[in-house]
Amino acid sequence: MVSFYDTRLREIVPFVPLVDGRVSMYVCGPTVYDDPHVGHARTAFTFDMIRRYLQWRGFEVVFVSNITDIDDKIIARAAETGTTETELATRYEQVYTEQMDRFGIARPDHQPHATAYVEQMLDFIGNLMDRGAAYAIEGKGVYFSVAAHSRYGDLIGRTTEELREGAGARVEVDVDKIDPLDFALWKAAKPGEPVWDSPWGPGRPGWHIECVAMATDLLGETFDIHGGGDDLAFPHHQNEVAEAEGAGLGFARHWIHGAMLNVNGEKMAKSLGNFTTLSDLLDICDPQVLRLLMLQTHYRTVMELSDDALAGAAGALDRLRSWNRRAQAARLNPSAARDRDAVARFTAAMDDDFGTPAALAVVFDLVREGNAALDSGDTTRAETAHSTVRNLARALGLLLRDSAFHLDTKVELLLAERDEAREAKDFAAADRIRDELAARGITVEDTPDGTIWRKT
RNA sequence: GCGUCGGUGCCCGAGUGGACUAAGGGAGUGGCCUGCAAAGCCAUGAUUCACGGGUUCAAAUCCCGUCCGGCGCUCCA
Repeated sequence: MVSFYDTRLREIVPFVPLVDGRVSMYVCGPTVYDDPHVGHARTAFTFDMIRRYLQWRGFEVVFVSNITDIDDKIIARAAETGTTETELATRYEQVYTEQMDRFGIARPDHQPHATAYVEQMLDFIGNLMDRGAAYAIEGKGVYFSVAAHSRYGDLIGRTTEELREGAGARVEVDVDKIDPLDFALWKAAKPGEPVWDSPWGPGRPGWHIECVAMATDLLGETFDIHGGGDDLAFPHHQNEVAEAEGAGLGFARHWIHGAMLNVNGEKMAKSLGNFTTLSDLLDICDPQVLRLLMLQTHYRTVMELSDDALAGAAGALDRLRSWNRRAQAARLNPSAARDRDAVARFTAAMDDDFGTPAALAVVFDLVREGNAALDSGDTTRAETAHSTVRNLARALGLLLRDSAFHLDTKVELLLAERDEAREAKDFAAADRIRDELAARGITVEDTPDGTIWRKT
């Protein structure tokens, strides 16, 4: 049975979906005001991995991830760059989609935009007002009253009192609020900002309300999994819970949070100058290398991104691809019966809080077994290993085939000439041609099943 | 400051009371295979899991303390 760590319950729990065989997931998407960086990619990866595994496990998954296209950062950036909020958001949403496609993140089934949900958000706020869970402050907006939510703080394991003590540690508290923990549902308009009409005056939605409106609209009042980056647990997700439950909705049954990403021992941040956009990284690194590196780290562990770590993952990917090339050269049946024991170990690893490092270990064990089987001429065992590796790699979103590459006619000619030279035992000529191929970025491998090549 | 998660070999990184004689990957070294390579296979590496105490028949795994690091501590930023 699939089980995973539920942030709110603070333990690994067995997962039973609300509807048998179906999983509904909502994952907080990007605020589109800048290029996505590798940290964004890690969170996207984490939930892509979970989604793919649940699908491989036989669940039908409905995956919703939003685009926040109105927000303070967007307003500020638009003002800085002399463009409109809409233009800015549209442009960066496109960049986000392009880069996530490039990284191999499957697109969501639904990708709602905050600006398309303002009406639902206003209805929602009205509902909270009616229930006494929200109040308006003239000229400022509408606030959620944390006093209406007794469990406020449970998502991060703190009591409301503890949170009150800590309030203002980093940020000044607005003295007009009834409780320092109260937060904005609707922000009154300021000059020059995008504005929507509301019963409480012109303004724009607060940060958290959009996710509640969109998630419950697309997935129902109660759904299975709500996910996001670790840094969103508080206040964002806590406030979503407060709003949703304040309105009497069941909301998310489970919460999953993915850990952050470090660069050379420090957190990735612009202020530290170690900020890498996903685009820049993928320019110099195969997307599958990055995916493999992320799979080698448990999703709840802070991950190290360094040149050494990337080089290590690149080596590991080469190993998988070499095995695949070899299996293809040997014409192994890719649909042969699978290794049931290995599949069982893989499933056990993944069922235990998505243990991708242990699951990958099963895959690498199979690769070693398959290579050894081919060495000893045991085709049956090699086929079992190959077929199983293919299937498990798919569950993890790993592609085993070499990246697309076209041989030019000159290279094809050289390969043919080298074959002839070797046939004639003219090894001096064969080696000369091999050097020339190497200079052209082609590495040759002579196998019992013929010569295969790869891009260096 | 408060909360929370973590500190494992040269590097990345699993493992959270007994099969750990610490998974897996990368790098290194030796051997086999190969015309030579490449790929592959085999062998090899932490007497030890930040440090100091403690609990236990048994701890990397539990408890206490210290040091170091990540993340969070409303709207704004």
